[in-house]
Amino acid sequence: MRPDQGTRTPRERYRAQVRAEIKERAWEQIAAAGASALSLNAIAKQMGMSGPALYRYFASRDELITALIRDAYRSLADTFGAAARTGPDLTALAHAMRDWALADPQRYFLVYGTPVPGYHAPDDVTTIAAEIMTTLLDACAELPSPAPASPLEKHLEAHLATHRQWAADHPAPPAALHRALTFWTRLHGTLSLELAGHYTGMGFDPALLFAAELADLTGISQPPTPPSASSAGR
Amino acid sequence: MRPDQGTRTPRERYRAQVRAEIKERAWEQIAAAGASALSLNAIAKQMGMSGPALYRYFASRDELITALIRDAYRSLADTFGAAARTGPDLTALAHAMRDWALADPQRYFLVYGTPVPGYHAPDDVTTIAAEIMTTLLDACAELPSPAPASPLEKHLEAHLATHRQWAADHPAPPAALHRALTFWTRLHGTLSLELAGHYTGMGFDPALLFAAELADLTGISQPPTPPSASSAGR
DNA sequence: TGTACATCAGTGAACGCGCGTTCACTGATGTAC
DNA sequence: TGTACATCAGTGAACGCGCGTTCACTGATGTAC
Repeated sequence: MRPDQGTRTPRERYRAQVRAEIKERAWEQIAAAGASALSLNAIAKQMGMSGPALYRYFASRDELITALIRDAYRSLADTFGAAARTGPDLTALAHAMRDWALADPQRYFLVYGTPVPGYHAPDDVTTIAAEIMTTLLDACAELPSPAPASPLEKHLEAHLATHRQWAADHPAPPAALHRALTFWTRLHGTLSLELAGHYTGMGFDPALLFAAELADLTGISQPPTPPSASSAGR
Repeated sequence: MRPDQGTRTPRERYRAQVRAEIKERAWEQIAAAGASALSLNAIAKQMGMSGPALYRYFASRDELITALIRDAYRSLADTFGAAARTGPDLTALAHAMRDWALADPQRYFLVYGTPVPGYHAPDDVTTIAAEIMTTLLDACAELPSPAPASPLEKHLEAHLATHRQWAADHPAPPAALHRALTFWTRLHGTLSLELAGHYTGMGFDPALLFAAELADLTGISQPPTPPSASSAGR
């Protein structure tokens, strides 16, 4: 995956391996009790080493958590990127995102969950977040841009045409920006409520709700078009 | 608000008052450092009393947090209910929800944020959550039910017709159930990303995105209908 | 109105705990000649 | 291939801390006669 991984010295390989195991145990702890319960000593004990040993690998608890957040973003960006490479298809992106989230809900929440007041992600994490949006924008730019359907939609798209720092160097038209935002917020909405367990006991199948939201987004058989089963990809 | 509040004995009134102040300080702490950082001793110190004194009012830290969660749900349900009483109008409900969330983001996240693995809300909280959905369903049932626009939507609504434990004793038709779910997930999607700060630096106005999502939901100037500015309430 | 008693809010000392983190060290692994 | 030295992973003791929670108590507030 990373270049010159094979040319590492044995010590470097060992270090990388232990670092990786620390992170693995950390993820297990987060899955079991949430990120705020993460404890360096507990990780060390679980790995059969003493607490202070971990300080060879992470300068502090905060640095470990930051590394985990970065890895989570990186993982999502890679997953998204890989899905996009099969074709710039919103359906593929959406399912990649859902699968990624369901595979490890707490990892998803480390990215999109409750923010810790006062915590600010480092710059490189912001860069990865931008990369994710770019992948999404690429896919949206491939689609035809329908004219705004309502005055409010028109207003929003006019606004987006001039307020687009997040897409400063992307040629996507306002309608594509709008679609990207909507894709992001709607899927996050269904997905995060599902992951947080708010559907339990309600009785319906979350996958169907997700699929319906997705269909609405991709515009497959939109109201004006008769249900002609036009396969727009995937 | 509650019955026979005035007929309380002085001691009872005092107790209620101190309990309320404990909660207030707790909310301040949560706003400052997140719910996981909440500390009974810190609250006591802030109130100028010793730590153990709080045990006269809450049996444990967990009981305090549970009370806060219950209050958050209750507050949202009341806000929602009050908005609905001005007329069963989705627009009013949506703005009530948004205002409520912006007033105290951490309170919102205590309801809809990252779940703590292993924590289960008590039954009465689940009851309040159901009350919220009922208010929403009432509003959705007032609206005309358009025929499903796509095969997938048709499929989902057929599914909801038989998988509706959450609306077991509500006469709303499947299309209304669908609209209620969509209202819930979409507004949560835009809102929670906004509250978590994921829009910062992007440049656009979150209120406009929210308004556009809401307009799409209420069906004001839906694609087939020409933009006739039909004011459907509020 | 006055006294005797019960209730109960709040205190201060103490408990055990696990946390993050530092420090001086041992001993194994790798490097240079 | 063998020796001398440097690097560095990991240990164990120790630090101070703040946490939740218990307990026996003091003293004020309310109640009954």
